[in-house]
Amino acid sequence: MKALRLLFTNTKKHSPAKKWSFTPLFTDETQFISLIHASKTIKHLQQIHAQIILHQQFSNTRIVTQLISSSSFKKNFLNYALSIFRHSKNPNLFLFNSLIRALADNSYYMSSISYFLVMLRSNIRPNSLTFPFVLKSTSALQEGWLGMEIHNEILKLGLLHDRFVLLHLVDMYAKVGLLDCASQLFDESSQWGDDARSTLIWNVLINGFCKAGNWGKALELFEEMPEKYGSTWSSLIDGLMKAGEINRAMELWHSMEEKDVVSWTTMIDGFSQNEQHEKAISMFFEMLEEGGKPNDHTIVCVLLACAKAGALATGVRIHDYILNNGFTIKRGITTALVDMYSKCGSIENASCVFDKTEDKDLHTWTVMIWGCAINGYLHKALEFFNKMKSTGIKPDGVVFLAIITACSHAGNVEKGLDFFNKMKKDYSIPPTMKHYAVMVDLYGRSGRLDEALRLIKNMEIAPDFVIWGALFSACRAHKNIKMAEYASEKLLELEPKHPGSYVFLSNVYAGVDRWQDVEKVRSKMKNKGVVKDPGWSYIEIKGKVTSFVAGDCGHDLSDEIHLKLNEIVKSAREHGYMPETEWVLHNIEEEEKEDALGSHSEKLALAFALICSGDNEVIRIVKNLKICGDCHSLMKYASKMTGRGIVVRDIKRFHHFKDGSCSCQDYW
DNA sequence: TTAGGGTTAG
Repeated sequence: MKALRLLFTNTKKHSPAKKWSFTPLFTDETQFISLIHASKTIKHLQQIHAQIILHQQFSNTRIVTQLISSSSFKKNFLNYALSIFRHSKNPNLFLFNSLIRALADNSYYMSSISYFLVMLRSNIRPNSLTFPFVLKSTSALQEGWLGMEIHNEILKLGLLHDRFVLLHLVDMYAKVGLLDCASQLFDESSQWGDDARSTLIWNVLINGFCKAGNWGKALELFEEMPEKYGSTWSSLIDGLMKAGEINRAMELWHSMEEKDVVSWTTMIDGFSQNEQHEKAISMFFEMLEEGGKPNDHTIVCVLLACAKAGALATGVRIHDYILNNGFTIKRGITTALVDMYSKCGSIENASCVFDKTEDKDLHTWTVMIWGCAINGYLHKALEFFNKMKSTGIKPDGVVFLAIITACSHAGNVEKGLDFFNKMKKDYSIPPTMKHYAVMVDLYGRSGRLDEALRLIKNMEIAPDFVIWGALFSACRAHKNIKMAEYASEKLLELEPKHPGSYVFLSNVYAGVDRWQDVEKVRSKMKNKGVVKDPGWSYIEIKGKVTSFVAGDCGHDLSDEIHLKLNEIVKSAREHGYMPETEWVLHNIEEEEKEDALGSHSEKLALAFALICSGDNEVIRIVKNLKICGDCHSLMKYASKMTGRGIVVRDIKRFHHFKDGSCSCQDYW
């Protein structure tokens, strides 16, 4: 550092014209190398580079290798490193190795392979230090054939017995999904003795099997493994969780003697990924009780679980925890906090955290704009979008998706269309399936069905299930049976096993009282063994999250809940509420239809909240499907009758009910 | 001989 400062002060004293004429400061090779290691910016490197040239040390490959290697740590150094490499007359093994590593470490996988090929062509013999990085690039590129070619090279050079090379080769095969090759190599190497085989080789193979979904084989290997690393446990738990094998994951977790942060985080995240958010949250607090120290990642995962479950009080508690426990609030955590607050319907807190964040990046802006979009604040979303642009951050496809969604929720077709076109023309961002889905939704909900269909027919990519589903919902809402039938044909064509396809179709028939057709669809569904996704709702009372499924009778307070619900419905009726039975599928008597509606999970959650929560508390419900028209109507009455704020987040957006009306203005 | 390992993931 001292030397670096000296170099700077020296440079500053000179005018640019004289810059190149100052007297040499360093002549020693080790001095140069330590200078390079201490450099922090590209400017430092350039100045050292100048000194190197000045001292005619440019053919010293020790120095130049260090110069190139230093670019491994910073992306914008890479072009500089490349230019240094290109100017060296006779690059040797070390230069190639350092460049290939720098490229691989910075995700320039293709280039690192290209330079490996240049190396071969220049008759420079790669060594065992070349291959780990070449293999790393190969697996990242997911090119198995290339991996095999490289395997061949390794054999030719007799480098297979190097423990690093072998490890990376097995890792590469596992990562590109060639698990047979990986296993074969692994088995073969067992005869070479412990020196040739790193103990980590078990890990990479187990990870490979986990990722391929073959957790049976992974468990088998794990049993055989002589020395089990904490990380192996975590990888396996993660693999099991991803495969939905929650009980097995739990079993493994309990048999772990020392639970580290990674394994706790894996469990929290695993529960959350399996939609068991309340379990994820309780796992986090269990971790604290047992003296575990969460890291940033743990916090992000548990905040995500809070966001998904709409657990605002718990989210606030975790926010307090990080403020009081010496966490430096970095961008990852801020983004998770903004996301949590906005997904819990508290846009004020979200913008409060957001405003305090100094180093906002594209992600931070995106979650904020999404928050405004789902909460129905188009004006705010537009404001944030413009502010973001003014700070010089270039919007990407995701931000555009958020802003178009905001337009869609506000029913502002023209603005949404304007953003959609701008994205394509001004930013050259090609629309993805999601953009089209929002656009179809935007047109469809405002009743411009023909335009929606035209958009679908002119799409540059083949429309998928979601696109037709969006059109379908619009047709249903606007009672265009003909187009709905057309859309549902497409849906069934695309995913004959998807319950949604059938539900869609029976919905449209139910909407126009064609009960025979409804019955036909339902029996077809039964015959094909298609099971409808149950609707569920989450509610957080006094920091504890409870979930309800439709028709739920399993709760301790079940009787009271149903009584309370009857009471609400009864008095709502007195205020003019009419159950909107067109939302029920079955061809049953009116009274029974009301029963079917009555057991929707969001209604049960509402009744539960009215029994258990404090009189002035806002009731916050999270629902996994779109809220039905009847529940929406009852919520409005309930908010007026009880004087309570009710917030329902459904799969699409927020509904803030107050005094008998909803923030979505009945447009959703 | 200047240099090499797998690992939770928004």
